[in-house]
Amino acid sequence: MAHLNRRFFRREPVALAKALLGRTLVRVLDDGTRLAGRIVETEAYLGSEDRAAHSYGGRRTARNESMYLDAGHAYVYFTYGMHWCMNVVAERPGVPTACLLRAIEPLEGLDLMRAHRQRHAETDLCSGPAKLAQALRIDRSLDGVDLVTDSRLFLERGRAIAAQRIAVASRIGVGYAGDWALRPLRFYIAGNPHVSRAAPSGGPRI
DNA sequence: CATCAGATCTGCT
DNA sequence: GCAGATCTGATGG
Repeated sequence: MAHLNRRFFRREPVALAKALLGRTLVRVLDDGTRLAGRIVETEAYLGSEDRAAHSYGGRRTARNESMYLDAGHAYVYFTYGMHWCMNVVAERPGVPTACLLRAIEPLEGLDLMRAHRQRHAETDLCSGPAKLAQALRIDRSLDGVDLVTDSRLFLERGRAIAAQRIAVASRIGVGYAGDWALRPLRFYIAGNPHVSRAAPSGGPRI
């Protein structure tokens, strides 16, 4: 199966966040082992104006440098002193917008994911941004890689999710961002058991 | 089920 | 110093 190409990634972050759902995230380890999962949850980060984004106000630091790369590059950052999280850069060079991959549904290499995570339940392997990074062994060594051409980390076509099956909610863990915390910028496949968190309590249950 | 402390790196004050 | 795009195990109802 071929890598998704540059054209796929080169769109504004909300469109990309939705387009990423249903696609296959692939991680190939040094020994050739292939780990893969279907993207089921994403968040869009809108760049300089987005108070929740690492690039808010045009900030450019050693950590977020990858956000300024061309669409289709990986922005992998370290947070809370423990965890790695992976984003897919959107739009074009110099425009620091990206989509956080929040959850995937494990497809290939589950036993190794279980070993990496020290967890057994399938729904606890990749149901969170730091969980999926740990399961797929994604860390600083993959920050800034080009997902269009890299052989260790890339995306495959999978199958797009129809608009009516995409649930929309506010982003997780950005309460500090004022009005931006309430914006509908989290997207997930409705009813999917591998999503990191269900819809806000009171929401419809599938 | 809800809340909470602790793990302890990065960037800003 | 402190808060953060998180997760885990412990504690209480």
